[in-house]
Amino acid sequence: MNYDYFAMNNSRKILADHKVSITNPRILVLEALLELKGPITVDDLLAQLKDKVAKSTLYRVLNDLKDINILHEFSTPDSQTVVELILEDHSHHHHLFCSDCGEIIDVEMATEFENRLLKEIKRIEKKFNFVIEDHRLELFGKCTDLCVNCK
Amino acid sequence: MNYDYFAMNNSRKILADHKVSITNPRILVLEALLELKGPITVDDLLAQLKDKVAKSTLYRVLNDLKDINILHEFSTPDSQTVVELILEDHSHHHHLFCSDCGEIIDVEMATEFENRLLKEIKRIEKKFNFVIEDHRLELFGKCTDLCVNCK
DNA sequence: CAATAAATGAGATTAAGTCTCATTTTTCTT
DNA sequence: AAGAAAAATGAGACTTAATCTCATTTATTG
Repeated sequence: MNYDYFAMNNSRKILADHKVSITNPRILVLEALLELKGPITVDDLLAQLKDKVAKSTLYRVLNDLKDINILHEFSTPDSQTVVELILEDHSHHHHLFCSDCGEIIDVEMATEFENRLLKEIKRIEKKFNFVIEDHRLELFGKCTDLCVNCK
Repeated sequence: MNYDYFAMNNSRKILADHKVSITNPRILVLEALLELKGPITVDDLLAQLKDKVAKSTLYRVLNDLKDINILHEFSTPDSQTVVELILEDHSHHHHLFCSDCGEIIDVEMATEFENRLLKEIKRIEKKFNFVIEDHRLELFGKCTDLCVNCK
């Protein structure tokens, strides 16, 4: 259970490793997400898999993937649901949203910054008597005319 | 336009200052949010204002408040919509979510941390050719048995 | 390969949020 | 302060993302 899934592109293996049954819809959804290598709105995914996977099945498969902890779900500033695979070789990252083109970009912050954040989180944990298990940082803005990410 | 709105609790003044007409539903919604001094789910707000403001009106008023930039909207990890007033005397903060009790707590990060974050954001802006206008940090965890925030 | 268990598809259902439109309230003008 | 014009409201119809139902199909297991 420590392969470069994105590279080997083996959705069957992923399913087997997580001990869930290997079905066609699951393979199709995984393959789509693996090829993307990044976030996609559920709507776009739905459109892409139209005629291949039923709507109800797509939502079910996405929930299955969440259950085995290989799928992250979050929302765009305008409340569109977005999903993204999180596999072993996929490192901790955050998201950058373009309010012009709607693009969602994976962003890795400097290690030093993440360390500083963890330190700050420890302070918050003490202050509020919390155990903080996860954090999420979202950046909102616009890509400029020259932006390579924009189509 | 620089009053301690939370203290003076004057919803009429807020509306006037933002040049929108002063109506009963708007006053009721503002008063509820002012008294809260923090985030609330739209569902809870709806329940609280039941029999006072129509559902359609509540959503419209919330949109109005967003339009004049005194209301923030975001989602809980389980996709509930949350709103929170942001007035002049309300400083930059982030949110801490308890997955046990559902509480949402306003959290101010250390100034030094925010500065480090801004520096990191500048780096990201250059790297992705973006203009980043806003950021949001969310912390997820559980309050412990002793947590004062939990009922 | 048969028996059992699990997953799927199609469409019904739910619920958050928006829209419509007749009525009411607010604002504007004088 | 009153009447005209503009804006907002309430009630419920409507939309849409997501879930649920259940008969059928597909996987798994021995």
